[in-house]
Amino acid sequence: MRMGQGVEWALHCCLNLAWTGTPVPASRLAALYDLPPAYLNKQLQALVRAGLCESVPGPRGGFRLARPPGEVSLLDVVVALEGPEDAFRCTSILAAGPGGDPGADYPDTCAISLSMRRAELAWRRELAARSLADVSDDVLRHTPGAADRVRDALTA
Amino acid sequence: MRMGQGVEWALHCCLNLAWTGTPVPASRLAALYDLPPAYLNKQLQALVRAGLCESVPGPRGGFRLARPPGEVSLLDVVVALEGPEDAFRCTSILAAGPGGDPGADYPDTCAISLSMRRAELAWRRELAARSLADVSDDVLRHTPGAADRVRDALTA
DNA sequence: GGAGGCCTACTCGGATACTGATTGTCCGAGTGTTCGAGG
DNA sequence: CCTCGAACACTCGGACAATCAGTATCCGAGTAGGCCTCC
Repeated sequence: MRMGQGVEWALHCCLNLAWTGTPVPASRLAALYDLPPAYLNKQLQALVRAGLCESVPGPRGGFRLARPPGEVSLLDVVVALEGPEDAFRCTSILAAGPGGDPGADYPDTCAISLSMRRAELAWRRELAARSLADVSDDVLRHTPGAADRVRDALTA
Repeated sequence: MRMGQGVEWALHCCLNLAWTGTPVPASRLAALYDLPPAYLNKQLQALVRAGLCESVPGPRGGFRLARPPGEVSLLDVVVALEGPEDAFRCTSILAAGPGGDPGADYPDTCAISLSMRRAELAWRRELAARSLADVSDDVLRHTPGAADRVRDALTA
């Protein structure tokens, strides 16, 4: 069960965009961390499709946050890149077993499926409760100059 | 972020093994749900390597639970098949950024990594708190005859 | 000197290859059972 | 009738393909800014 690499990139990029405010091209964000520019661009496109970012074409263009950092949760970013479906997939194999009912809604009744979903719900709840602003606060408490350094590097 | 199909199979099989007690060959478990026998066998081998199941070769052989159902958590099964590492992988991309320290332990200090790990911890906690015996109780409360039906189908 | 238009450079966006993990299959090693022969 | 032994059938176990999601790259569409020309 591996999460895509793009999630890490997108989270850092979103935090940086929250610090700059102005549009930043994907190529510049990629240069910050030595990432493949075109592939990072692809990930950011997913954020645009999810409504988290806005893209500006042409010179002086790039990506910027579509909402205030306090209104963007970590879950929003994860869902934008990994999709809304659960990691655990109930394929209703019980339907083929003894006493199985082909018409039953096993994802919503099977005890195993419900237990797995409850666990994922706890995971989602934690991610939804943490916004970019919260993370920014944590970072700046530990490294006050981080935002300025990133702003300088991205807007130079 | 997809979890392997084998997790669902293994969870159902473990529950069934808890109900039978005696060794059951993989081919018979596979026949219950119309699963590919050899592939299911492969998944069960992982459970053996993790110490959750014991395998008995030869006729009358098969797999059986190595511990009482109350001592096997859903997390044990998931970890046995998906591995112990987190879904979110911190690759320390901050080390290449402005003010980055190549010697720093970013997985343990980066605010983003910590937030993601906290969420996964909540997920693990839920899974660890739920044993096969708990799930069995839920199933039998809803469908009292399930264990008997499975026992009959597997030991026939 | 100012205004208008063209040209360039830069951006995103989607279509297109490549890689590794997941899924699926096969055959060999080992073991308990069973059947038969011999005492 | 009991004991011993060999052949057999059945099991797991790991080695070997196929398929698919994730990874990475490239080129085209569109736009803002800059520059040159003309008035």
